[in-house]
Amino acid sequence: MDNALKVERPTVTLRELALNKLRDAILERRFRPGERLVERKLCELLGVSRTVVREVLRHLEAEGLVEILPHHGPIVARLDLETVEQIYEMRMVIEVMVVRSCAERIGAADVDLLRVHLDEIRAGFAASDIRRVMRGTSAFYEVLFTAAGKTVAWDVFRNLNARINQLRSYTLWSPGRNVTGPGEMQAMLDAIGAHDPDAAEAACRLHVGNAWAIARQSAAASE
Amino acid sequence: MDNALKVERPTVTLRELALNKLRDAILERRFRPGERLVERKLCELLGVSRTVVREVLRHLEAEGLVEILPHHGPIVARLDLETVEQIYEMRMVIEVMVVRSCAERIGAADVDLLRVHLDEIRAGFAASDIRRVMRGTSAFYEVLFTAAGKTVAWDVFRNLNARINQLRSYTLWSPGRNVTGPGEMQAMLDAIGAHDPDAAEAACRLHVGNAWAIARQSAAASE
DNA sequence: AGTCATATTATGGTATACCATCATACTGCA
DNA sequence: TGCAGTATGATGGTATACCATAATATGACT
Repeated sequence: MDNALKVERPTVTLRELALNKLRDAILERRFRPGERLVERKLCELLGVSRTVVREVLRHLEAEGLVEILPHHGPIVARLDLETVEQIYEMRMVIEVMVVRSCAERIGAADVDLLRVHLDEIRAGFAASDIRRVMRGTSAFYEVLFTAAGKTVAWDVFRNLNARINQLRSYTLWSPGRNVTGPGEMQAMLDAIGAHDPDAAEAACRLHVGNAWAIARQSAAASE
Repeated sequence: MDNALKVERPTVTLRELALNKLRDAILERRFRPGERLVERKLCELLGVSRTVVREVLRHLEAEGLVEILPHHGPIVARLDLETVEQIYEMRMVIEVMVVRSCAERIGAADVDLLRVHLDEIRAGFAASDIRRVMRGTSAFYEVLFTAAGKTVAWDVFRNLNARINQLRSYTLWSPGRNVTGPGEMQAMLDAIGAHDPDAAEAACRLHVGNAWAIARQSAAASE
């Protein structure tokens, strides 16, 4: 018998809700790198017990968004220039692999979906709405990875991106990026839609390289 | 003032000790994929409270070694063929990047260190001591990544490797691998030592490709 | 005003209690 | 003998208590 009759259960625990909330708060820079995450204050903020908070902190620690300093408790993970370089380098090799595979195997429906998300990114820039731009960008990349069949790479990619998220708002708002960013993504999309892995790789290298250069500048400025 | 006079403090918590123990137990296949990890039984096994156990499970969940099934509690993460394929693919692109960089910049001291670890791997094979082989292999790769300056990639690599660890014992003990394995690693080491990135990449592709083929076979056999 | 000793508060580490829900065992009846 | 209802045990989710240690505040003395 198929699943049509199966009773669905709510599965969301307080821990899952709190994890999503705290992760989003970190990614939205409501907590700054190096800032202490005091357990009892997080309990007040999130309205849950210390057990839930501690379990959430363990999860974020394993994700690399939180650092535990012995005898000092947790802090929001910091970024140094060297780590930024390495993360963009990883992003480059992963993203190149994915766009090549995508160009080789993507279906027309996913190409259309990519266009939809790219339009949403442009609309976000037009409205100066950074959250809309970031949501559109995440959705665009999720389609890329899923269409390429690379769910493991997507997990690694998201985790790395979360760690450099605080720089991404700089790369997004640097002068002219509202045009060059979507332009570069359009070039990637066109190459993918044309099933041209070499062109997709070239467009990807340009796009990630430019984002990397901007991030390098802003990381150096804030260190 | 330098750190010479600084008083060092013990920083290991019960949680850290328990995390290492449970992770090792999973990697050593004392718990099989799909096996339930019952909290109260882990308390007895590890000799700690449920708080510690739950925090450790959260960490391993974020690392991908444990899956939480709603209303069923945690189980050791399972592996399917598709995930194995993707992990080896990721390993290929990461390892290629690292050996190239290593060939470009490695110092003589680290080349010597790689030789030491490769000798240890050979000795492990000679003694039919799989743990010695795996410790030697981990040490070899840690030197590779560290010499290349790729600590972020090392974290990602170790995490992915942990997930396919259960297959690695198959790849290590397949017929003839005791000779071909170290032989392929020797070829990588020679190319790195000669500062030849192209040769290092070729040797790396051969090595990872062979390990991948064996893992594919054993994953298929156990599904 | 500065320093030092002491008191107090804040904090992370760890254990345990309680509860709701699910799984399993048992009993009674047809 | 099989099935249904009930009881019991197992389990994960969550809260709170307690403790040791570190950080901060305070007061006394010079």
